Amino acid sequence: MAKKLPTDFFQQASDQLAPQLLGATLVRVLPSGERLAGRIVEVEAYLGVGDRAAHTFGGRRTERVEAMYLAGGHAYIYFVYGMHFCFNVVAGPSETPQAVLVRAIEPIEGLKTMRANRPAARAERDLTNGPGKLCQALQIDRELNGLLLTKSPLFIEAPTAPLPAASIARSPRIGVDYAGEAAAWPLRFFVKDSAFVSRAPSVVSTFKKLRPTDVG
DNA sequence: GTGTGGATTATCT
DNA sequence: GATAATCCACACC
Repeated sequence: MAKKLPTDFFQQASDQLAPQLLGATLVRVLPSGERLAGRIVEVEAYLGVGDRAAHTFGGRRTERVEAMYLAGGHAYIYFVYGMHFCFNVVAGPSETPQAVLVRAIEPIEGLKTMRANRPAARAERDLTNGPGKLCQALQIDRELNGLLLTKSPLFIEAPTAPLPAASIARSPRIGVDYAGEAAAWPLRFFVKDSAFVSRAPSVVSTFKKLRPTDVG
């Protein structure tokens, strides 16, 4: 039986914590007792007050971002684009408002329920290959915001074996073009060969253009 | 496979 | 009134 990551583990900077969450298992226990779970394959670090892409840039402190000021190991869940929820793991000590956004997981348990929750999904990877999609699949919403991940129906289990550094890739974060220099910071971490990440690394599409045209 | 535009509303200015 | 840490359908290659 896998072990929950303890609160202590989350008391480190978000960019340190983020790659260590790859390979771990995100678990959601429904009110019915059913377990929905997936392996974390893509995350992004948001550094806090000095990071223009972060909701807490400049020390901003509003009702919405209050959970980011909690100690590491709490959940920060917010609503965007009038439609979607995104799930973050708060990092570092309290009053240092930084977090790790979980962007994609590989479904492991409860696939049938996930499909019911995500009628638009065609392929299996469409169930959870995006921050809004995985929240829909795992029934993660406002109700879980601010909860401590070690003591709630939402938690993270340690990887059975640590992921080798060579299988981790990084890139700039997605959807933060408005953030000036911070938009280019390589704070997105993902499992290099996973088919379950939200989008393939850009080099892959470059290869396509370089591919020779078919010859008879 | 890629690219574009529309959906839809809590939150903040 | 504008914005947003996104997703989906559709057109086209």
